[in-house]
Amino acid sequence: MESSNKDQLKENLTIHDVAKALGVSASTVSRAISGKGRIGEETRQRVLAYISEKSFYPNASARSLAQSKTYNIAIIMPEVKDLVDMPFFHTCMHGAEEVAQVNDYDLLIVTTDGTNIKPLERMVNNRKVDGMILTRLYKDDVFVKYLKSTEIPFVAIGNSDDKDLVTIDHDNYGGCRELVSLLLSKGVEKVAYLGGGMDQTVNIRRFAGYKDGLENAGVKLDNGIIYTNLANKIQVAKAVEELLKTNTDCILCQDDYICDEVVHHLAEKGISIPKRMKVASCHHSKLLDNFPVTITSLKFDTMEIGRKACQVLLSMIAGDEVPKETLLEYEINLKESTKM
Amino acid sequence: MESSNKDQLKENLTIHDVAKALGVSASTVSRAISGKGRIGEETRQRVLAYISEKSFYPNASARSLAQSKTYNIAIIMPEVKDLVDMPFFHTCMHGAEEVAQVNDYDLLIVTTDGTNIKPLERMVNNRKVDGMILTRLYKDDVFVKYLKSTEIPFVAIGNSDDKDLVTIDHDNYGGCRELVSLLLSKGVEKVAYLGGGMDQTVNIRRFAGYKDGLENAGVKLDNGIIYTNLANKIQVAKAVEELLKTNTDCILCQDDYICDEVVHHLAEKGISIPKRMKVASCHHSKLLDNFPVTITSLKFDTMEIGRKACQVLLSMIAGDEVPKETLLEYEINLKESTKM
DNA sequence: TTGTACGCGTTATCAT
DNA sequence: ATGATAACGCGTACAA
Repeated sequence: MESSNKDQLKENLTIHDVAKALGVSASTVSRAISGKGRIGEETRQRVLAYISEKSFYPNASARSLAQSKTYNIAIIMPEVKDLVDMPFFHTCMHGAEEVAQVNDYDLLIVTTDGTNIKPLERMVNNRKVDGMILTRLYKDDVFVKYLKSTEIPFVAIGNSDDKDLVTIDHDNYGGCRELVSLLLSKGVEKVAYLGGGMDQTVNIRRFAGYKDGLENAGVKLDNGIIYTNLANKIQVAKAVEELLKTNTDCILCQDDYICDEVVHHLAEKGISIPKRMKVASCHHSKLLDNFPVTITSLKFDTMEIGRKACQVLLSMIAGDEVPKETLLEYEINLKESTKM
Repeated sequence: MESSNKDQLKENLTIHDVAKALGVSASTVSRAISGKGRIGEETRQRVLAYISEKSFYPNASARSLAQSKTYNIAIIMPEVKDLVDMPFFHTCMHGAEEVAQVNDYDLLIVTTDGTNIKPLERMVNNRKVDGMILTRLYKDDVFVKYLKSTEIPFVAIGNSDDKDLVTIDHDNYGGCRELVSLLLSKGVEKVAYLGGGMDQTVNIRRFAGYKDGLENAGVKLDNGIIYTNLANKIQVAKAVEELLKTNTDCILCQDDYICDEVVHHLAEKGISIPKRMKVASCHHSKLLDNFPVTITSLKFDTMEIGRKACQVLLSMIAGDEVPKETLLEYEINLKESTKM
């Protein structure tokens, strides 16, 4: 009674206000909300009904302080240069967020180039997050190195030789290997490989799949038709040009970006796909949908990788044991571009 | 001395630890860090030196609780369906994050369709953020309606008739108007308009610019060559088909997505750009770079819009007065596709 | 200029 | 099953 007008004026209720109004103690209210500790079913319902009616919501900062838990996770995104990489990272992010939301976690985003760890340090030092997702792995990754020096749980999307890293990835190796095997078994003779920067582990894995796919079929590697570290469209075009002088009858592209250029360049030269040259891509995105000819490719569920990464991270935060490596399914879509 | 080993064991220092080690009080340390309140320059330096050496960082949750401030802002992103919208929102996000980082704020991401306000409610109710950025405005926007009912500061990217909304936008209206004027002054006769959903204010503004651009030049509106609410590629193709039967000599596309389809369709039909038909787009992204013919378009600095949105929001959070409407510059790029 | 003491809103420990 | 009470770590009036 004596404090009723005070309660009216406050715009944000606290558990103490709730407790007073209900004639119980603050701890009882806390227990009713959290579900932890013993509490009578009747009082529990009474509290729940009241806070629902009055729209009471616990203050996240206070909870955070008391529990040493932020209910935030960070996702580290690369600075995306080209249109082709963007969908992957953005969709990953979306998937991670979906899982975070369901678990009452929020997703905090950090964009950095591959070298600057300052933003991470700030987050860790200030304890703004409970864990982190790395969306890209680099060789001698400075983020990994830093995060390992801290106690904070983290997962990385991608593949690594470092066996005590928790990673989530599509099975790029297995996918590429099976794709190459399939192409060869269908009668393709010479499969060339066009790839970008070998500083990214995903590219290393794809190339390894290509190599072992050939090997499995008893085909010898021909370094003359293998191009890696292609950095731009001009280099890709030049590589295609050179391949056309060989007996190559199929080009395996490391990703959509390269595939895009290959298809455009062949079209410009009036070279028929698949008659004169077959084309396949190790990654499928909507980019490939715009071509006159449908492209054989590996298809991965990008959103799923984000979801999985978040799930695994939340398990780690909860203190559960998690597998070091999670490999997600791939799908091989055989299309016109490799028709024999 | 008596507490030295306790200090060693703790992995996270507090201002009390720092205070004790330096023989000062906790409030002095607090003042040294925040810069608020009077403090001797010498002690200030002594504290700063110590915390730098010992790598002390204030606990964000505790600070948040004490100040009723989270140092977080949220950015509300739409569920992006197609490749064409993604760069805009992603780049906006990146711009916002850049400014946030510099101001020691973190960016929290929320993806929703245009209807579900649950994720926003949770954030606001739990006081996890100090403000919000809406990246898209809808007609009868439920987010706007909800946020207005709260006390939380927010800005919206886009344009609205609601004059007490704080908005940031490119000058879509002015840009389109000038583009149309320019085309007409160059000798184009009939400018058709191909647009998508008129439930988005950006589309409404662009169309208004088109209309007034014609009007300014004394050209009468011809509803027969205006298509809005085109929902997919098939509808765009059909519209182009119909336009080819009229005396239209220029197609103004509301965005890249539509422009993409228009260019492809004209190419398929073997119709020359710009000889038989000129084409321009109200928005430029890298998508347009892939065409054999360069496209006349409006160019906006997308990252800048994200930056600006964040700047304005931070000003609001700081309690400063901000302009209700911020319009960002556009650039008209005249290219081959409209050459006379 | 500096220190004291209390508040921020919750959770957790220990009684009862 | 429930209630006091003490943390959690920082900011800040107020006092000195």
